[in-house]
Amino acid sequence: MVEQDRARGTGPGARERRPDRKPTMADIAQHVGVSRALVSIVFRGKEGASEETRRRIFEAAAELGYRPDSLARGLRSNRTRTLGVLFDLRRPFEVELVEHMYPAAEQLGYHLLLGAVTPTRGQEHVVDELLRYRCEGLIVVGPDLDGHRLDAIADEVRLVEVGRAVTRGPVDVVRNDDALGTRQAVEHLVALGHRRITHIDGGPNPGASDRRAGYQRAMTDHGLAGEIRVVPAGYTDEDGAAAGRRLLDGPLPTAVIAANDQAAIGLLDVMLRAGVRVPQDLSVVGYDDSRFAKLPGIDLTSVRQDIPGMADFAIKAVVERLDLPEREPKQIALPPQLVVRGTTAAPHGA
Amino acid sequence: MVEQDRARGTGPGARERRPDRKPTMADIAQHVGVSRALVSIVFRGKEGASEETRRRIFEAAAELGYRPDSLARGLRSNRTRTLGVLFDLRRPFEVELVEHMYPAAEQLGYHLLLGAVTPTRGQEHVVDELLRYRCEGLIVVGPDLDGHRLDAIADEVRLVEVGRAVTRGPVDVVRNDDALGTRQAVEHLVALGHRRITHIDGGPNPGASDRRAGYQRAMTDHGLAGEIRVVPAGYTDEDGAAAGRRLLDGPLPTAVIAANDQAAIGLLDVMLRAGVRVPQDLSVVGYDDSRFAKLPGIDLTSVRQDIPGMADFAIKAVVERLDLPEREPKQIALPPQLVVRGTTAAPHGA
DNA sequence: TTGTAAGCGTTATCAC
DNA sequence: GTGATAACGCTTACAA
Repeated sequence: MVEQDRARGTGPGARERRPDRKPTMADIAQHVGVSRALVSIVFRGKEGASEETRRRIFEAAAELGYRPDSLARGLRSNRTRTLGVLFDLRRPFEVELVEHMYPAAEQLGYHLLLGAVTPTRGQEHVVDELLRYRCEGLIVVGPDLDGHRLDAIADEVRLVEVGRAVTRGPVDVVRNDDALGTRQAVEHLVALGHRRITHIDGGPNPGASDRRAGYQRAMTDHGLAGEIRVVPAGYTDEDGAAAGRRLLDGPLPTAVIAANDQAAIGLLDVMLRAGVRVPQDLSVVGYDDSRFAKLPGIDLTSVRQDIPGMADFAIKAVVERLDLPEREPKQIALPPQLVVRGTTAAPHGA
Repeated sequence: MVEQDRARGTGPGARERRPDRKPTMADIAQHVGVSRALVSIVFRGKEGASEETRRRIFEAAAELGYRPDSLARGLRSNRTRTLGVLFDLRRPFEVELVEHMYPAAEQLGYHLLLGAVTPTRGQEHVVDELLRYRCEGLIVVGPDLDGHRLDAIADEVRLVEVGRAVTRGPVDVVRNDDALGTRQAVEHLVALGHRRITHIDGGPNPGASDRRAGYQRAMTDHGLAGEIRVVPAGYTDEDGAAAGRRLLDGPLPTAVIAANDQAAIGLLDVMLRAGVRVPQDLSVVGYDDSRFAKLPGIDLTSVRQDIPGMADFAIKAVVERLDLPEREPKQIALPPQLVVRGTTAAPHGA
């Protein structure tokens, strides 16, 4: 027997007890009395092993507590079947997106390797980490790197951007149709009878300019170009509160559309403290349909992004480009959906 | 030159363009004209290479776009310096905990491998995945597996449990001192002059029984055993709202301590709708100091767990046990801190 | 200071 | 159906 390689002593001292070493395929092979190659075949589910052998190998594996080694496997096969996902742990939206990527990846036979951006780990650092683990594709949620850097990365690995496009290279992009969301909000309010609808702007934040543009175009389309009013703000409570205070200085609109939920909540608070009743005196719409929007006592009408759809698209896009190397990259903007809750109603005079 | 191994053709056809293959140490070695071993030494920062050689190797690495291969490294050295972290992506508390683990791990020279539990991936599945990547230690946040299973895992890898202890094996455990948190809440309220303090119970949820016990003991210690009142509820908005409605059936206490923020918020909503003013008529304390508690318009007094402290302890514990194999496992309960906000004040009669 | 050679646990390519 | 053998990219004695 030439290939006895790492066979351990089976002399009188070696009883039935568990070995102190992690069992390998060689151990199973030895235990069953076949070659390692055959064990490998069985574990990969390839054909080329008899039913009887399969059974005995699985049996031995269970008995020895064997677990395949992803490192060795990836190294040798040059195929990790792993997708890296770069996202920001502090953003609930991105976390939820990641959650939805799992079933999609699993179904296509890929693993997810999470690369969390945190205050101590920038995107560049995380990309490097992911690439060292040989992930075959990279999904970057909320890319923050400059376009050139990302183009260089796209050169090394299949890339998908989620949220916004910062590159012109061969990269798939999936994002929310931000403009459509604010349009839906405008249309909902117009249908309720509102005309004086103000937008609380998101400033330089991701998606904010499209949300503003969607508002402006929808207002124009409904003959309300003269009613367009944009109050500069941002994505935080405090931004929304400040915008609310500005609004209180003049005659109130009958409805506001905030660039996101946080700002809407800050604004809501200022309004309620000032004695403005919502939705009787003022209708308020948020954006993101975050957990805050669903809270009793807030119950905010809000625009929900299609998170499962985006997750699904991102995974499928990268896997497709892995399987069909010459497939052209796609770009897509998924439609959001307005979730109507308690902060919107017909205006007073209607 | 015996060791020219995978040297690629450098003939007339091979211009300066980037190779289509990922560069390896062999490429750098060849480029510089040294052995692979030397390149390895340099990349690991070990001494035994001249300054000049170091410089030239780093230069070549940068030029070729080299990136060390974590798979090969881990496989060969049998040392991945990787810690697996099992946590639930849906629980903001756990996500925040993970975020704080990064700096601690990085400082000790370890990487984190995230194992996210989601509705489609149970704890067992995630543990298996993590172990296949050869992580050397495993941090299980909110263990849900039964004790025997976890004991078996502790047999394969250094284990730390965060949140609760489900095993008796050689395992470190770090958790919040849940009872101390409710005690702090009781003492805060008593200092404000409250006596009729009711606890909104967390039911069978993690930490809930300790929170209840802390409340009961603190009440007793302040001579308020006769005022102890526990309303069964849970950890959701709806649980809190239901408890609030029950409370409204009888004479109101002057203060309530909810088992968590969600329940507190559900209760708050019911109270405000019923015309009960907070904090004038009723003081409310939550638990977790979640993002909800900080929202303007909620501004909830709440008990904050020491998340950075727990993260730090978990990482240090597992690394210590990796470095000092015979170190005894530790168990610790970290003290939380009461964060006083707008929902607590002196009772009416005070 | 530097090079040689032997693996780590797996898969791929041949043979038989 | 099955087995031997050579890699994958790296680390680690040990030799020079």
